[in-house]
Amino acid sequence: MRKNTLGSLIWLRIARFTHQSNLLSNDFLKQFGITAAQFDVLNQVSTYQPITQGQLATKVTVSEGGISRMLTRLEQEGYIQRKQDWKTKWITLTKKGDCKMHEVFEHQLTFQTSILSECLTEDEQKTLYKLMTKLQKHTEIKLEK
Amino acid sequence: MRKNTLGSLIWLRIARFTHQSNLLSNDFLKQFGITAAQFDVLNQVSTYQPITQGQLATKVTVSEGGISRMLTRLEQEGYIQRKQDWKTKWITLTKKGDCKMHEVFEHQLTFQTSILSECLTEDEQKTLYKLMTKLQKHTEIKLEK
DNA sequence: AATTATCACTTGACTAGTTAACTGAAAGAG
DNA sequence: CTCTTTCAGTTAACTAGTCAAGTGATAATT
Repeated sequence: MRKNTLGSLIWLRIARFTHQSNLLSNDFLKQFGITAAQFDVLNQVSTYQPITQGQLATKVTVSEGGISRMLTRLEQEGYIQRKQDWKTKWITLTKKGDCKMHEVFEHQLTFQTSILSECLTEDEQKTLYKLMTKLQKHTEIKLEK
Repeated sequence: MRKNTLGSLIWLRIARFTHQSNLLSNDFLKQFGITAAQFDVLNQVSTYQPITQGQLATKVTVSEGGISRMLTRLEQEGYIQRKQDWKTKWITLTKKGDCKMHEVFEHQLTFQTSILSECLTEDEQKTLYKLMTKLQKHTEIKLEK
């Protein structure tokens, strides 16, 4: 007991960072009236629209049920619309959703970018990106099995 | 629009990894009848007991309200007990909680460790740990303001 | 043509988290 | 010796997610 490995320490650091950076993001995005999770989904829709719910679920690594609920909220807010092609529903941004993304995107990007560059050099960021990509792709594969 | 920075890409990779690794962890821990969040809390309690709810909330970076609910669940399961010292409640593991941690700890450690070492060398892990520590401490400070 | 399978999506019951408003005993002020 | 403040913890209303069972129209089978 009580002898942590390097791996478990990394795991913990990443978990804590994610949680904390999410709080920061939500706090920052509050001025625009959306949450970090909503930004994530709207961003994917804006990039890949028209996209089905299933594809979207894969993109944001959320379950079918999860994306269904999230889209219900976003639809209620008037940011997206579902067009049913009997069997699959195609998701697109509404005018309102598109405006919102234009309003928010740059700010959110700047926000995320500055937190990283405030504490890591360009080289360190490149290294971190490489390592995290390796790690994330690995878990992605493990998850599929 | 549509021009992601290195920082935002790192952000996304980390978010996706955390979400996916949480699914893996929950799946793995299912055999022991606990969740990843519960393991996290029980692990902190086991390390720092006796500990107040407020201190525990800080350790697991969760709000006071969040820890209150979580502890209610863990108390119902009989893993922890709250001893009220009129004003603050001191949390300790019960016999059952202690046994559970002895049963699970090594396995969870091995599980986390192996995922990391399956795709990163020892040196890469050291680098990743250093970078993530820097990053996490930075957001921690930002959050306090 | 009637029946069943398929497949995208929804929904119910749950965990886990947030913020903000609310308790209730202890301590300090008058 | 009351009256108010303080402060840990609880709770209500919410977002966000999970899994598993349910829905309903089209496609495939008999």
